[in-house]
Amino acid sequence: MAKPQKTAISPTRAENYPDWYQAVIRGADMAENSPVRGCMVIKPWGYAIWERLQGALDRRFKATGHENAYFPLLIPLRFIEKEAAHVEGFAKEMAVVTHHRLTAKDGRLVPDAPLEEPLIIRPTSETIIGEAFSNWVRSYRDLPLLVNQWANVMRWELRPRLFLRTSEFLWQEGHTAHADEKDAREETMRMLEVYREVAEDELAFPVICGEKPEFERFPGAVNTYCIEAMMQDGKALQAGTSHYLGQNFARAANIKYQTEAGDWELCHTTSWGVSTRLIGALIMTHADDNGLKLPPRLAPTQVVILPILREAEDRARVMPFAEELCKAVSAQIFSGEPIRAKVDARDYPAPDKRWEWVRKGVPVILEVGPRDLENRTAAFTRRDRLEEKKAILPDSEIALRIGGFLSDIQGSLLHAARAFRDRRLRADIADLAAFTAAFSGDEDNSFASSLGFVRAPWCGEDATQETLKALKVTIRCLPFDQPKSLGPCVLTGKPAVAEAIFAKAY
RNA sequence: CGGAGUGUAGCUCAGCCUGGUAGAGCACCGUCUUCGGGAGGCGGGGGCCGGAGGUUCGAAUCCUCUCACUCCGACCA
Repeated sequence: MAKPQKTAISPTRAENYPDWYQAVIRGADMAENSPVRGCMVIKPWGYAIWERLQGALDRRFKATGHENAYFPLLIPLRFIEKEAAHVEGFAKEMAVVTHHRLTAKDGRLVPDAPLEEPLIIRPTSETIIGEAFSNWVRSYRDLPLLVNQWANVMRWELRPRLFLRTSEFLWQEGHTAHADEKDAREETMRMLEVYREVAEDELAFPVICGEKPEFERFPGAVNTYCIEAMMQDGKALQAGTSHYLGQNFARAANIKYQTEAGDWELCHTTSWGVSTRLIGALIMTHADDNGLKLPPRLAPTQVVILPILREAEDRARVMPFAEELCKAVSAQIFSGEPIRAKVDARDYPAPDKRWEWVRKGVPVILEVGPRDLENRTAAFTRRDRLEEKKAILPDSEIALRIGGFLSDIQGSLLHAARAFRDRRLRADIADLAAFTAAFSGDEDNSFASSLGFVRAPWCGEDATQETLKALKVTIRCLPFDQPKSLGPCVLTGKPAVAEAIFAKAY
């Protein structure tokens, strides 16, 4: 006889955080590993979440004047060679296509017909989009050029983890060209703000906006800005980046425009992206020992109605009521859209189905059984308050209040994530000894520790990288909101140039 | 590419030391009792024991080679 588990996910976060993360993905049926190492199969539930995220982002891209386009997966090798820093940054993780035919040899298929010039599978598309832009831009009247693409990219990762770091991943990459620096810089910040908004309003987790120090920049960028989130084990996760590329890529790809005066000028370009990694962030922010917890705005299904069928004849009586309740809930509006509700009529035991939806993170579960028919009631459960006793509510009240409940869950998740982040953000570390102590906790079990972000002044010197490396700590960003006066550098005691967010990171 | 380890049922693994012809739990299928906090009984299907070679009357087990994967390190959305 199987012992009933206390939690739906095993191991728990406290027992083994990395294994817990994998178990949540398996338990929610979101994704699995593929035969190709580093690549993942995104299953319908995981992909539905990605589609919701895509929608939230795409709406905002369109609202800020961008258009979608699609550029090729394969890029000529020489393109990537054009920008020196870019080459250096990506060369080590490139998938290269060298042949265009297979031929049978000794009973096996072997590559045949080498390409004259090898092709790389895009790790990002700056170079090939730059090439296109150089043809598209002629006059100052063509600018700004605002393009986004939804695509897959490939970076040959040696240590993959589902959603967080896979060799192939899905993302969007925005690419824009502008007449002058000011316009391009405004674009860079505008899109970072879009990311902040999506993180907080849709994904329901707070982020710190700031700039990356020079050695953490995107290869080839003049400035890299980011949103940084804190996971439940106190580690940082870069959730989105926006780059001001200056004229570096314009120079490499020859993106020039003619000014009103008739002179030729190089464009200023930007690029910005977020990926399926956000789903990893979503998991590690909100999920608990019973599985995923979805913010209602992002949930593919917001309300599941579970018929409880004890006797054979219950079906005929309960199902119509369940359908009616579903219809009433679906007629309600939350966040500008009809509420996404469904009846789970599958022929599995109700408790099994209930726990499946718990693991999948559906915000609200309504159970309707024979006992509910007379008074037209349902048992109401909130995923974020699983420990509470189920409330028995009349169907009219559910319809009336369901939007409010979802809104409340959305708010609660953000509030809880913000409270956690703030609790683990230390601003009281003043010297190297305290700094070292703050980051010397148990590496394997940081969920249960107090590991988190340290916010402290930094001198900006390259040499501090060595100190940080030894502690496996990185500078996540220099936050935009800087104090008027700075104390000495927490690492060296020298005069500081800015306050930085220090953290261990994914 | 360094260091460690693992390949046996869909999944997690036992069996290997001390060779004797394949096991458990979960999952799956059938059936009866179940179904509102995650059920139980009975029956059933499923494995060239990663691959090749060797030792042996006999190999999942011992030996050699090989392939693959996992974890840890250097690099990263």
